[in-house]
Amino acid sequence: MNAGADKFPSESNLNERLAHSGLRLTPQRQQVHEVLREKMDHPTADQVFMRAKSKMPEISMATVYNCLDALVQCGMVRQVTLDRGATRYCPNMQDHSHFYCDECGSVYDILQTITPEDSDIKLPRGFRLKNIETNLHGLCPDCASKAK
Amino acid sequence: MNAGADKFPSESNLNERLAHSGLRLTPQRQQVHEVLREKMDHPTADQVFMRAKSKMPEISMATVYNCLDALVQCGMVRQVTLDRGATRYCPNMQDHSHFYCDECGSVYDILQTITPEDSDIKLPRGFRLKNIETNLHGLCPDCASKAK
DNA sequence: ACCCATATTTAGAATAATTCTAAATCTTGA
DNA sequence: TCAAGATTTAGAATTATTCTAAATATGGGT
Repeated sequence: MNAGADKFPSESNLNERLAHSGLRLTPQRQQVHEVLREKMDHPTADQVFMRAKSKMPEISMATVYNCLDALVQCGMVRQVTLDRGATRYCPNMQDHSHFYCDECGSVYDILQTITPEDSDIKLPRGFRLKNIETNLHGLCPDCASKAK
Repeated sequence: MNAGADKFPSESNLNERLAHSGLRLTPQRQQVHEVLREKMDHPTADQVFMRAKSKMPEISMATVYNCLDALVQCGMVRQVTLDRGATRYCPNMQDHSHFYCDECGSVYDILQTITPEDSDIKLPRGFRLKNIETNLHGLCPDCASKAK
C-alpha cells in the first residue's frame, strides 16, 4: 500500500502469519486487525464488531468471532480473560502483562512480564510450557485515590 | 464444631472471614464452600450448583452465584478465568498458579507463583497492586505426548 | 480465463453463562 | 416483639458465544 516506511510493521506480516497457519488473508480479517490496532483499549468482541461495522457495514458478529479466532491462532492477537465478563482482545504481541482494576474493570498494558526463561517455575514431568500470562490485580490510579 | 485438630483450618475461619467483610455465614455459603473443598477440580458455577444440589436440593443457581461471589469477596475462594468458557472456582488460597492445557482445557494447580515481592514489576505512579495472577499455558502431559 | 475444491462469510437460530427482579424467608439487634 | 436489612429463591431477562446451512469468495491447476 505504501512504498515508504511501514507505520504498522506487523500489519505487513498479517498475510504471512495467517498463511503460516494455513489461513487466508481476507478483507474482514484485515479490518478486524486494523480495528484492534487503531484503539488498543482491549475491546470485547462486541466492541470490535461495532467498530468494524462502521467501516464495513456488512460484517457479521460470527465473522468477527471467526476473525478474532484466526488472528489469535496465528499469533497476531492475544485473548485476555480477566473476569466473568466478555473476553477482550489485544493486538500488542510484545511481552507484556495486563493490569486489571478490580474496582472499575479498566485494563492497562504493563510493559513488563515474566517469561518462561526468567521464571524458575518447574513443572511436573510431561508438561510443556508455552507461555506465562501475568495478570496484575489491584486499583487503578483513579480508584486508588477515591479509596482514600 | 470439633475440639481436636482441624482437618480444614480454613473452614473454621469461614464465619470470621465472612463477618470481616460484613457478610453472614449461611448454610448455603457453607455448602458451596464445602463442595469446592471436596473436589478441587476447578469446577464451574454450574458444576458447583449440581454438586451442591445433591446435598441441598432446594439451592438455586442464583444462590450459587451469590455464594461464590461472597466467598470470593471475603477471600476464601479464587475466581479463575482462563478462556472464553465459564469461570472456574478454586478454594485453594495458598499462593499458587494455574496450568491450563490449551489443547484439552484441563487445569492443574502449580505450587509456585510469582508474588508482588519477588517480581520486580514497577507500576506507573498511582497504581495499587494487590496480587499477581499467574496462568501457565501449554500442553498437559497427555496432550503433549499425543502431539508427537 | 474457467473450473474445482476448499475456505470464508453471513444471518439467524441455538445454546451457554450470567445477571436481574420481586417476593418470601431469615437474622440481628434495639 | 419488631423493624431493618441480608439472603435465598424461581424464573425471566440479558449477555456472550457457538452452531448451522446456504451463499460467496479465493487460489491452484488447466
